[in-house]
Amino acid sequence: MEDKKLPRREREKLRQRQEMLATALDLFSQKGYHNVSMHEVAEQAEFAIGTIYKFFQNKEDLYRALVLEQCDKFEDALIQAIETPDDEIEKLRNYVRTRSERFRSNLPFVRLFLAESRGVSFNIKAGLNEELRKRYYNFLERLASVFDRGIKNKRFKKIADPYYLAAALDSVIDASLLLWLDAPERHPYPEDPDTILDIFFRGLIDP
Amino acid sequence: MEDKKLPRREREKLRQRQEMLATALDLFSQKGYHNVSMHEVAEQAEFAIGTIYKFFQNKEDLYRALVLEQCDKFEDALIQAIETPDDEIEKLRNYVRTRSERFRSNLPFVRLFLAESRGVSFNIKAGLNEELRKRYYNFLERLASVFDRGIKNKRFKKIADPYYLAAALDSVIDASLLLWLDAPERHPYPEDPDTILDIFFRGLIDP
Amino acid sequence: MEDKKLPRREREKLRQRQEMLATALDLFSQKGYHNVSMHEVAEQAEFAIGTIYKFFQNKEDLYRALVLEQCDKFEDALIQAIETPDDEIEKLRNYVRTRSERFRSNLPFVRLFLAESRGVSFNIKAGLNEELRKRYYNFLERLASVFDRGIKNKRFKKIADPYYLAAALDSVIDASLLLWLDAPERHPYPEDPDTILDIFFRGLIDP
Amino acid sequence: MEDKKLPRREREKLRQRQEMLATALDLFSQKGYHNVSMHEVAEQAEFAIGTIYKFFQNKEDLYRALVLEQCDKFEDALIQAIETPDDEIEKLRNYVRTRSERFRSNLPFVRLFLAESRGVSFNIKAGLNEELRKRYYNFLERLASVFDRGIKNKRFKKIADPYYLAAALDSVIDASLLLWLDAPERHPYPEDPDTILDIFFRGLIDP
DNA sequence: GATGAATGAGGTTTCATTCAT
DNA sequence: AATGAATGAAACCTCATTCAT
Repeated sequence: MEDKKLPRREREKLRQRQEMLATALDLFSQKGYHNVSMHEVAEQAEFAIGTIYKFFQNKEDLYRALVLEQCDKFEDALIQAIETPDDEIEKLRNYVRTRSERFRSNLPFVRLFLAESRGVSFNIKAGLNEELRKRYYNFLERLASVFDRGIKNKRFKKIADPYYLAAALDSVIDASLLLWLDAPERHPYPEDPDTILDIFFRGLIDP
Repeated sequence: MEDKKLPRREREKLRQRQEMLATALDLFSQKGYHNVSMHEVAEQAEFAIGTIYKFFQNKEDLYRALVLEQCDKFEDALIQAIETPDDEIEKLRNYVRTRSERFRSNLPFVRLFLAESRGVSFNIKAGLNEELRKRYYNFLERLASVFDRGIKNKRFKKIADPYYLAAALDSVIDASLLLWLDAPERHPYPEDPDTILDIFFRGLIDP
Repeated sequence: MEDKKLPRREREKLRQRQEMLATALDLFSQKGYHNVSMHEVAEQAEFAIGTIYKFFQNKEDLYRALVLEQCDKFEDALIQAIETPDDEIEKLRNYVRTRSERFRSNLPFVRLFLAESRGVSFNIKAGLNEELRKRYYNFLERLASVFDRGIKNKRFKKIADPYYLAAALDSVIDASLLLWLDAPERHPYPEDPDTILDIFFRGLIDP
Repeated sequence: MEDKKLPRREREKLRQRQEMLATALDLFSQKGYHNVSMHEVAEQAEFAIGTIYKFFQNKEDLYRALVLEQCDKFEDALIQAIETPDDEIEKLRNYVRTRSERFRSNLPFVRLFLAESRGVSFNIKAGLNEELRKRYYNFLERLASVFDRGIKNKRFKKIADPYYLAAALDSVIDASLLLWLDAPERHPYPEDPDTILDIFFRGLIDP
């Protein structure tokens, strides 16, 4: 929509950039950053190698742009999910649903992100790792505040530090998604996403 | 103990191998697999580069051996923890304690493992990723059986599929450890490791 | 003056060409031919890269045009200096003065020229080197003829081959200028340019 | 001679290094630094490209080593020439002879050196230019002191600043050598090197 | 006629691996 | 058995040049 307003040239450039990023995401998430050469990205994206370097200063810059852009989208969606006008229980339901959806529809990125944020960063110079963790922790604070308000509302029992609860919720969602990811038949994704919350609510909510 | 029975030559070789693996773990976990050269490993381990290739076919093989060996130790400790003659609740307490301890005393390996098992494998050819996941899922089955027996014993309520509960427990332990790992002052590790179980037990155990 | 007679279009083109050459001289003499990219020239000259290629076939051609043009101006001035109606002594005085002036007011070009004419030519294909040396030797003949006539006039003693004297005079002028160029305070340029000639005249002219 | 005392390995390494430097000198002086690729050097020297990088950190380092090594030899010879126990006139004769000899037997290096020391340095980062000029000026001081002592001895008349005389002598020697270099038949090198001094001595020495 | 996006050959450098000693 | 010098494939990146607009 906004794109329509841009001059044709600009729109074209944006489209090319997206194509490069998409190809890079595809390759990086399949084979790992270090097992993908810039020539490979160029070829698969059907650009000349030099053209890629017009858009991104170097390989790291391409990677960085790719990760940050995906993070933005992911984060935006999650924030929107917990900033509904609903009550805290509904917010968490929303959150679980959104996180699951995003996870499942962006698997390539999820793999990339997990490697970067959890494991040994292979991208030391850029400090990308640091930045991602910082962003994640900032987000956790927001999620924690949902628990916090829920506790103050008496909707939840204070069974643990809200920040810790937020981290635990995330980890449980992701664990269940990873199970499904690795063996969809064996660990079918719960039809009703709310079941993930049960384990929490059992403890959180008074019967 | 067994080493003593080996001829001196063999013992010496084993010691050398351990030294190489320890150095490799050190370097790989600090800088990432691709940012460490075989020369670096050789130099830090104080062997000639050729000597390393006598012990390991190639870089990937070194990495593989290193990861598998650490996994063995990790796994052994965890299995031992849940194969005590205690009741199910105590077994889980033991498990949380052991996993936390191991995690904290083997940080280098943990980072490496998370990258490999969760994220984009950077070691595609070797299929290490596959193997690790398989091993992990096998282990999860054992942990799940503890929940299963607890449920059958009526010690736990069946709030979810035991396998799923096992995965969730692991993820919650690790999440809490990662919080602590990134910011020890801000997220001090719970003095009483059992508090991690609370969230589970609140739901699991009848009041 | 002649420019005025050209159609506006032509005049404009000439002006653009001059601007490109001036920018190129500036950059090449500062950073060296190979450390300046055509894009850099284009940007600094405020033309599109394609426009430069309308005026010069390729980078080498640009360089060539630049050097030859500067040489023309330099050479013209020097020839004029020795083609005055004065006697031979005055001609040489004139020559020293002119060469020094030109040298000092065209430092960028001088550096470029010295590199090209004396040292390893970095511009082999174009044969620019050859051409410059040829031109220089032709010029030396003219200068030599001044010495020659002076000797025949008995104004100078024949202390050496005139051609050789010409080369020696040039080299002494340039050496003194290079000293000044590298450390103006330490080797101030002789207030009276004639002092450079003294060493020659002491030998050349009968007391 | 000294080499014989080195362990065989060391001698071999030194020989290889010399071979690389000789090849590089050959190529650089023929085609210019920027027109020679490291692969070219490797191939011509009959080493693998990696082997060259074992000896020299990078292309610039190779170039730098090459220039500095040649300079050392050149400088040593020149210093020896003027540190004979002879009188000042003989010292200068010696100097002219030595400089000419060295020049003629090291043409490749001379071209390289002139480009670097006189022209636009193409090696900006390394500051090689600066270093070479500094060395040259230091040497000029030594040569100047010969003139200085000669003047104090009354062997020479003080027709100019000794430092300036030193620079002038060098430039005249080199100019005559460059003439010969470009057209040996046309400008045969003076059979008696002393003739180069004549122009100086005529002015310097009382008849 | 001017533009500058796109191209891709070719440069420098690294590093896993081999093999003669 | 241990060594480490030598190898060369392959990575990243630049930049002269073209050509569709």
